Amino acid sequence: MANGDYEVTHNRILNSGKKIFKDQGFEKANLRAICKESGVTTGAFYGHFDDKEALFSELVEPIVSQIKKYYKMYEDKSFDIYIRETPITKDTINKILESKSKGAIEMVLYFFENKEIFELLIFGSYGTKYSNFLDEIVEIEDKNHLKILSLIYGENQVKNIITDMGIHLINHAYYYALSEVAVHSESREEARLNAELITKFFNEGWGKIRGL
Amino acid sequence: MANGDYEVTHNRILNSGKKIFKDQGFEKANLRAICKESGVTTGAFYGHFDDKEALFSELVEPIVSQIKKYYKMYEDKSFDIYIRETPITKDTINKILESKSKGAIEMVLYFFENKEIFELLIFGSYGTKYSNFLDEIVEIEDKNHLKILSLIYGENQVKNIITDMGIHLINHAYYYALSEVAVHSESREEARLNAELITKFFNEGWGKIRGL
Amino acid sequence: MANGDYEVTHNRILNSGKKIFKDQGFEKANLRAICKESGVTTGAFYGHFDDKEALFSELVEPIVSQIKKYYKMYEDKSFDIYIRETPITKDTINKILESKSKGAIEMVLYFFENKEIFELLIFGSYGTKYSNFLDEIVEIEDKNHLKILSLIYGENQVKNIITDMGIHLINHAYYYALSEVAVHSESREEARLNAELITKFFNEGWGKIRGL
Amino acid sequence: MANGDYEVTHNRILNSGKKIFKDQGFEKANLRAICKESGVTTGAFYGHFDDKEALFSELVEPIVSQIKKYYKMYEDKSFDIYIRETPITKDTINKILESKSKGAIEMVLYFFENKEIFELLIFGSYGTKYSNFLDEIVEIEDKNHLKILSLIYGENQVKNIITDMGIHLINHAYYYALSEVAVHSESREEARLNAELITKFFNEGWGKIRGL
DNA sequence: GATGAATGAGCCTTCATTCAT
DNA sequence: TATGAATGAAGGCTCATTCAT
Repeated sequence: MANGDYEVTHNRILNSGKKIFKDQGFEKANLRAICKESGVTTGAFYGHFDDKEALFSELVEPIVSQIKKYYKMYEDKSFDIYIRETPITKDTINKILESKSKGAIEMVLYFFENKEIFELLIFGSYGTKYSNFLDEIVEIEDKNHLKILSLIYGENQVKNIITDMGIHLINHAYYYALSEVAVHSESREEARLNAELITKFFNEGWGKIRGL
Repeated sequence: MANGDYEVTHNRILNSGKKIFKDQGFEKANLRAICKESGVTTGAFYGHFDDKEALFSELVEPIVSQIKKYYKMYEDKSFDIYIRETPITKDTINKILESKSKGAIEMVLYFFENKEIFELLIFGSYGTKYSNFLDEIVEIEDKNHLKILSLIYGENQVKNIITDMGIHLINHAYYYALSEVAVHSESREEARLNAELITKFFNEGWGKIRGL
Repeated sequence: MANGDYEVTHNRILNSGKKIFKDQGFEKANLRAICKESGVTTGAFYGHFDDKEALFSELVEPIVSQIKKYYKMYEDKSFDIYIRETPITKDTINKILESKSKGAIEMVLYFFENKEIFELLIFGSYGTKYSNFLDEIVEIEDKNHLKILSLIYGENQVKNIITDMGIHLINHAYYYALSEVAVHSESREEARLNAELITKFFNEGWGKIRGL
Repeated sequence: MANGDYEVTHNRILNSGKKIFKDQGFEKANLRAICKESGVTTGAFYGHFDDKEALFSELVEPIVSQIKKYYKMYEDKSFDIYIRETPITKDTINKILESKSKGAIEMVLYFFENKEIFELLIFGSYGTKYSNFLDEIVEIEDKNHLKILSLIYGENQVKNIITDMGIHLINHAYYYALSEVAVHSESREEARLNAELITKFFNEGWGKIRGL
C-alpha cells in the first residue's frame, strides 16, 4: 500500500464501509473485510477511526444531524403556533397539516439524495446506537400529532378520536413507508411521486379519523 | 437432568428457545444459554435439533405453514372468482375487499393468539431464512391486489391508477402495521380494535386511489 | 487432545498458569502460551475460566482468603484487648508484641508452604486486582501499630515518637522482607530462621524507637 | 510543530516521557501518547531516540551513572582500608559504619533532588533493563557489608554471625525503605528526617546482630 | 531531519458445533 | 441417547516501529 494521502485512505475506508455495511449490516460486517476492500491494514484503520462503530457513525452522522436540526426547527415553529393562536381555526390546522406533508416529502427527497447513507442508517444500523433511530423519530411525530389533534379537539377529547397506540401505529407505518420510498426509488422524480402517493394516502386516512 | 421423556426435554428446549430468541433475537441468542435455561447439555441439544436455526424453525414453522396454507387457499379462491365472473360487478369487488379486510383482521387475531411465536418470526428472525418472511407475504398481497385492481380497471389500465411500487409500499406499511398490532396489543379486544383502525385507515386510502 | 476429565484439564491449566505467570508475571503472560503448555485450545480454556484474570484469581485466592481470615481474627482479638485493659501494663504490651512476632513468623511459614502461589500474588500480580495486595496488608499493619503505640504513649503523644510515614516505611520494609523470606528460602527451616532474624532485627529497631 | 531547535524538541520529548512513564510505568506507557504530549510525530521521535527504551534510558541514565560512580569510588576506598589496616580497630569500624550511614542519607537527599527520575528508575522501570536496578545495588551493598563483617570477625567467622541471605534480606529492606523515603517525602527536610529514622532503625538492628 | 500514514503480528475473547465416552 | 469438554476459526482491537514523501 503506497503511503498515501490521509484523506484518500480515509475516503477509501468510508466507501468500503458504506458498501459492506449496506450489504451485510453493521453487525455482520467484518472489519478485516472492510480493510481488505480498502486496501488497508487493520492497524491503519484505527489511525482513521476509533472503532468499527465510529466508521458507521461518521458515515451516518451528517444525515442524523440534519434530521435532528429539522426536528429542532420544526418543534420550535409548531410550539410557536400552538401558544399564539387560540382558538385555532380550521384554516390554520389545514396549513399546519399541509406544511407537515410538504416537509415530509422534502425530507424524502433529501434522503433520496443520500440514499445509500440513509439506507445504512435505517436498515443497516442493527448493533449500533442508531438501531432505533426511526422509532425515535416516529415518537417525536407521535407527540406532534397529538398536539395537533389537541388543537382541534381539545386535550381531553383526543382520546375519543384515537388512542396513543393508534397514532403510533399509523405514524410508524407512514415513516417506514417514506423510508422505503427514499431507499427504493430509482429516480428523484419517482421518489417524489411515491412520497406524494404515500402522503396523500395517509392524509386520506387521517381525514377519515379526524373528520367524523 | 433426569433422563426424562424425549418429548419433555424437547419442549423444554423449545420453551427456552422461544424465550431467549424473543428477548435477544436469533442472531444474538447464545445457544449455550438456551441449553442452560432448558437444563440440557449442548450435546443433547443436537440430539433434538440439527442446529440453532432448526430450533428456530421448529418454533416458527406452525405459524408459517398456517400462513402459507391461508395464502394457498386465498389464492385459489381469488383465482376462482377471477375466472368465473366477467365482467365483474362493483358489488363483487366490494365483497372481495370486505372479505379481505375481514381476513386481515382475523389473521391479526390469530397472530395475537400466538403472539410470542409471531413476534419471533417477524421481529427476531434476523439471521435465519425467515428474515424476509413478512416481505414475502407482502409480495403475495401485492400480486393479489394487482389482480383485484385488474378486475376493476382491466389489466392494462391499472398502471394509470398506481404503480407496482406504489402498491407494494402501501401493502408493506399495512402488513407491518398489522404485525405491530398483533405484537403490541395487550388484549384480544385491543388487538381487534387496533386491527380495525388500521384496516379502515388503509381502506380509506385505497378508496381514494381507486375512486379517481 | 483426548476428551479428558474436567478436573484433569482444569488442573493442567492451573499448573501451566502458575508456571507461566510466575515466570513472566500476569501482564506479560500469554494466554495462548498457557493453553499450549496445557495442551488445550483457547476455546477449552474459556470452558474452565472466565478470563485470564480468573485463572490468576483461582490460583491465588486460597492464600488471599487465608490472609484475610487471619487479619479479621487478629483485628478482633487486638481490639478486644484494647478495650478491656486500661491502663495497660508493660507486660501486656510485651505479650502483644511477642504474639505479633510469632504470628508474623508463622505466616511466613505458611507462605513458604505455598511458595509459588505466594510469589505469584506478591511479585507477579501486576495488572490484576491483587497488584497492591501487600501494600494493603502493610496499611492494616500501620493501623495496628498505631493502636499499640497509642496504648503505650496515649493517642496524642504517639506523634512525638514517630510519624505515620515513619511507621509505614518501617512496616513496608518489614513485610516486604518477610515476603522475600517466604519466596527465596529453600527449606522450611531456612524460612523460619530468616523470618526470626528479620523479626528480631526489626524488633530491635522498634525497641529503640519506643525506648526513648 | 515549528521547526524548533533539535535540543528543544529533544527536551520536550524527555519531559513528556518523564511525566507519562512516571504516571503509568514504562510498560503501560503509550509511545504515541508521549509523542502527542510532546507535540512531536512518531517519526520525529525516532530521530531523537532509537526506541521507547532509549527514551527511558536517557531519562534515567544520569542518575544511574552517578550511582555507579559512587559505588566505584566507594568500592576503591573500602578496599583500600581493608588491605592497609590489619588488625582493624573498633574505632575504624565505627568510622566506616558512620561514613556508610552518612553516605546513605546523602544519597537519599540526592535522590530526593531528582525525585521524579529516581521514582521512574525504581518504580517505573518494569519492562526495561533497569527493572532490577535496586536489586543490583543491594547486591553490591551485600558484598560491602560482608567485607566489613569480615574485617571485624575474620572471613571465616562471619557465617556464624549471619548468612549471606540474611545480609541480603536486611539490605534489601533497607534500600527499598530509603528509596521510598526519597520518592514519598514532600520536602528535603522530611526526606532527611525519614532517612535518618530508617538508618538509625537499621543500625540498631545491625548493632544487635554484630555486637551482642 | 521531519512527517504521519501504514504496518502486521499479536492480544484476549466468543461461540456454534463436534465427538469420545 | 446423553454428556460436556474440546474444537478452532473468527472477531474487534493495540501498538512499537517503519518508510515513502
